[in-house]
Amino acid sequence: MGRSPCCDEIGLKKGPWTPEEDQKLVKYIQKHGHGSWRALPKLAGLNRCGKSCRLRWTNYLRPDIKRGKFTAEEEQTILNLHAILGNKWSAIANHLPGRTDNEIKNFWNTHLKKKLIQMGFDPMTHRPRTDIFSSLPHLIALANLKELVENHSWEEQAVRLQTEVAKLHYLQYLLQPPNNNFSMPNLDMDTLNVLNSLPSAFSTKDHTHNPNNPVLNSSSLDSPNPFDSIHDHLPDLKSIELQTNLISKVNNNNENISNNNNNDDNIGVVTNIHGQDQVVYQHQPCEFTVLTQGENSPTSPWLPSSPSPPPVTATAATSSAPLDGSTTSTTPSSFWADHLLLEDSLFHDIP
DNA sequence: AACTTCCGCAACCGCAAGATG
DNA sequence: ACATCTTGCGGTTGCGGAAGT
Repeated sequence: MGRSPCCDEIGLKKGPWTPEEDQKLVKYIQKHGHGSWRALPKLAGLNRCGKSCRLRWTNYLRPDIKRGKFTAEEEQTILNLHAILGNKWSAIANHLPGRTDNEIKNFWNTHLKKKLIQMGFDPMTHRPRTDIFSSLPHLIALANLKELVENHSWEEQAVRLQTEVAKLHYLQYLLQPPNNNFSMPNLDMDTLNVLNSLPSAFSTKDHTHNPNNPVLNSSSLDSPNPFDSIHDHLPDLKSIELQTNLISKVNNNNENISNNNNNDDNIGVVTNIHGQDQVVYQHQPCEFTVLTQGENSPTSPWLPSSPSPPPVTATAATSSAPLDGSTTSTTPSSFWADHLLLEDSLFHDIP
């Protein structure tokens, strides 16, 4: 299992190949086959090591190599296979005729990986990223930071960035896998206050027209979403805008909600988690209600989900929190569930 | 137009495992 | 069984062109 000494030889050329060298290599292999790579350079009249010749041939000169941009189908294949195989580039290359492992690896590192990160997915696990800071690129994209930096003071920028962080906390909550026992991330008072007081990406009022309050919608994510087939259990973020429309209708048809929500900033999200529709409302500071439909019928009432999510806990982290370090918690209210009844027509109105 | 920064890609490096004597 | 050679693979580097300032 020793290492090949060929690359250690002194005086052998390195770096980019010239057309003349390529020609020599191709001519030799076409006539004799490559045989022993170690012996090849001398026989072919090349001042290269065998390894360099092998790489040049397998990654570039081989006649069956397909060059040019990756097609959408190839991209999809790479994503699907990578989700299963990981960084097994040669194994992935076996499924893409004419593509080399090196080419696929480069394509992954320069395009697909970044794309996944931008979409808020962990490029290794292909799942939504769970650590808040690793999701910042996505947040920044959402927040249209360029506009923010150009047109707002640093204080405003800080507040808005914090808002997006709060939103992400909330998104994390929605995106949790099934075995996670509905745990809500601990939010400090600042985060909660921001979440409670500022317009949300899911706000029913400003999701369409306010350019300063960007919305997570289908255009935020690249379409088509390549993970639909792999992560069917995740909420369908692509239709979040459509879902927001539904929330808006729910609000309009349930006076209790709008009347009790003075600032019109209640967060309402319809998600489909594990095949079950859920409506999540933030209707009071530090209070969320997760409603699920009692039966699989559009007309059945929406009730607090069972088991209910734990109370949202606010840690005493700022001056607005109790000074004794205690935590405050509230339980999801069933009040809204009692008054929230989705009508069949609501569903039919959705485009 | 000149300079800097960013990005994509070809090529290199080094490890691991199979093949061979 | 062991040492050496060969090949395959994945990670990383650095060059050159494109884009931005």
